[in-house]
Amino acid sequence: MAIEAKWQERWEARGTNAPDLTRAAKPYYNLMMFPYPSAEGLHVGNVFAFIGADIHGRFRRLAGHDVFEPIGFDAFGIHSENYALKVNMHPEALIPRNIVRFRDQLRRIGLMVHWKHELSTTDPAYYKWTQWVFLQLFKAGHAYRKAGAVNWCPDCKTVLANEQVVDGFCERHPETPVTQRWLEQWFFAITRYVERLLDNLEKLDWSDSTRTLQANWIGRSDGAELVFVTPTGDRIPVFTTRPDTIFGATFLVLAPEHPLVDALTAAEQREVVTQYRRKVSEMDVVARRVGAREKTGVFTGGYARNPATGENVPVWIADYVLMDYGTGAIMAVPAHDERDYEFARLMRLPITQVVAGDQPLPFTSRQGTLTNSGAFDGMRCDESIGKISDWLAERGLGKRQVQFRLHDWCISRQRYWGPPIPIIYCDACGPVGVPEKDLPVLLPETEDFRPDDSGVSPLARIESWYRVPCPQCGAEGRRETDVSDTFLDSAWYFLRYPSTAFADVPFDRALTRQWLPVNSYIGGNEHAVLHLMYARYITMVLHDLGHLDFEEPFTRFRAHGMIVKEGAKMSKSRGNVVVPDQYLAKWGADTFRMYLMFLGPYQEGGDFRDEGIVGQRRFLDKVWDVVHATSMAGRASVPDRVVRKLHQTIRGVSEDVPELRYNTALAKLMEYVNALRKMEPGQKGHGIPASLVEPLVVMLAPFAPHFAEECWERLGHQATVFEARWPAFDAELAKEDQIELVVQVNGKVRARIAASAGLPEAQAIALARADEVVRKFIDTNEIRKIIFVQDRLVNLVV
RNA sequence: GCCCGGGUGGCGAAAUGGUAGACGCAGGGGACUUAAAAUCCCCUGGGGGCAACCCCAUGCAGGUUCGACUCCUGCCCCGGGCACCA
Repeated sequence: MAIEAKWQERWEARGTNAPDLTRAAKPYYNLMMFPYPSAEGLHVGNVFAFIGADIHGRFRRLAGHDVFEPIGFDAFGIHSENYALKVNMHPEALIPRNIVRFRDQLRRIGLMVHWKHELSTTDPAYYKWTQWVFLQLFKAGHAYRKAGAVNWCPDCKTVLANEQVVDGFCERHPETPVTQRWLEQWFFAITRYVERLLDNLEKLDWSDSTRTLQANWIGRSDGAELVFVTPTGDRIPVFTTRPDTIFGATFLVLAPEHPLVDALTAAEQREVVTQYRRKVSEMDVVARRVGAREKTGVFTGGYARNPATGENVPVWIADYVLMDYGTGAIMAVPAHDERDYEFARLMRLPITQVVAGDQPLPFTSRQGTLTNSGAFDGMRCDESIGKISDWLAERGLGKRQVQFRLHDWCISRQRYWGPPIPIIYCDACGPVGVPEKDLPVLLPETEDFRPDDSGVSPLARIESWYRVPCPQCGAEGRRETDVSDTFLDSAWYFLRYPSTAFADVPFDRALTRQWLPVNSYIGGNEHAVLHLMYARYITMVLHDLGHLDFEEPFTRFRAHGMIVKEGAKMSKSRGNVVVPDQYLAKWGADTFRMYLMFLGPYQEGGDFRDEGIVGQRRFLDKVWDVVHATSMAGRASVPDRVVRKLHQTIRGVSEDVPELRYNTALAKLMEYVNALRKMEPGQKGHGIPASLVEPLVVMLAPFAPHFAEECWERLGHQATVFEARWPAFDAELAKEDQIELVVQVNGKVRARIAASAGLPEAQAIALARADEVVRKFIDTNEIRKIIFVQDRLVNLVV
């Protein structure tokens, strides 16, 4: 479209979309989730996301804000690296090529991007500060090392990311079960912030769906930690949400990796226990967690005392108990827990019912009273929870406890394509942070970036790179050869955008104070739990370390919906992925933008069908005609009806747009245009007054920015339409003078009577009763009740 | 299994507890045209009736209410998230 190219050039030349951040009087930071620059280019889902966010930004601008709308590229990580491996290219060469394409596409769809603030996470000037973030956490004791399980494909002989494991098998070798290997890795202690991450959720202006996902991910459970003691005096704490059922705990189950297993195992069981533990350790992390599998386990030969009954119960180990949740040990109450029941039946272990009820076992209902529970018999379950916990606590065998599902964040990746973790190991000093003056630790250039069977990063093969002196003592040291998780790159990028020009700080104090936290963040719920959680966490830590004034990065977050194609999810395997380019070429950006926004509610997504696009083109054509029928003189008389419609439209659209109800906003604009076109030919013959058309063009501008600019210019304006102000509505002028009074008899509509607005109750009722059809229904019956709703309806109840 | 969404014409959808189907697509009829495209006008949930009108209809079954797509209870189906989490 010639018009679109013209305005994109003008915006560029005039700096229309590039506000001076330091001079902004009313800053509004409008953020969208930066894309991973894949080789395929933007797909329609990205485009949908960006356009919705862009419309929001453009609306805010018309409402008088100085809007900063930056974009960047999340170009490190496994996706890029795997693709590079597949096509046998170096990511270093591949990524810039993809970025060029993305930039073109982003311009093409007419985003209000401030290109001077573009960033890429792979740029050393960016990842220098990603490493800096790591160092801040390291220095403050938030980063630590421990052995963690990684996925290992025996065929690829390499570490796999979780995304590469499909139902326990390697995605490239579907015959090969993935196993686990234990490696020393870096973790961020996000669990220290778990309460704040959870509690703050309530205060955030975020989509409910996103907050719910985060809350579930954090997974708070209230319960108790109870202690079973072995004959030799070892204490085995277990976490349970059902301390009320303690009297029914007929055995214990420990995770196979539990540290007490050795001490507990009886001589005659040592053989089977050792074998079982080896077997489990070979299973991969993912397969271990896939439910519905038959449970396995072995008896240790050891016993521990149930703190409530005083009886010694057998201690088993089984794969259904996980070391990394709770205490890695459970008390099994087979009568009231399905998993324990299944295991007890399988292993022929005793089952004791302790909640009264005649349902078949197991039943887990908390509605009931206790039985077989000593002094607590007859007490309601919910009531007994606290009592039993306290009773055990008095003897030092229990305490109330809260557990969270959230784990610490493993940030080590045994890969090439990421920022090297800025640590140097020294025999004398241990792990030492790279001094900040030495940042960035550049990712060394190498052709040999394939992962291999060593279990460590390809960087571990570059001796000249990793051999460095210890920054503390000068002795021989060795760099950390793992790179960091891509999610660390994206956990702070919004802090960098305003400050991209600053080489000596990650983010400038004054600019950050002026522009952050982010006013509006729009993105997909697929990032609800990882990216959004990590970004909140990093922000909180940097706040606590004194680098930021705020602890929550995104004041408002809205999750957009998903675009499906003719009812089905888009995927490469289905071959139904919509590539935006062809549509942009055929219809232009404005028509395409409006089509996507008209599909359905933005926060719910929509169903993409080619047939619908033409409707938006027709609408723009109609607007075009209206603009060209506009009289600059403004002498024609205007029917009240049209003025009323204008003000109703302004009111409706002004309510819809900030709430992201773009589909209904567009529908209202269409109705208004239809009304303009229905004006008497005589009135149109004198031209439609500009006062009726200009507000329309302004309201359309967020949706169809190029088109609106062209219309605005043709209406005689020199400046960009985005210098205009969003129209205000006059409530008086928007008022209807005629209404349709609905008359119901027993709640069924029997008549619609034209009446003037403000008709008093008595008159409305008289009118209603006089109606012929209504009379037929009230007939001889006595009217028992009359409901009157002003300017709406009369309901006669007989 | 648990936690979120959602279920309305041929299709995408709209409706502060108050006229169900706005807006758009598709379809039908007509105008303009030598013709087609484009454009414009009219019709378009189902059924009955010459008509005025009437009956039915928002996944299913109940309930609350003068009145329910909207609120409540139970169930069915679709989409998403979590998942031996104790």
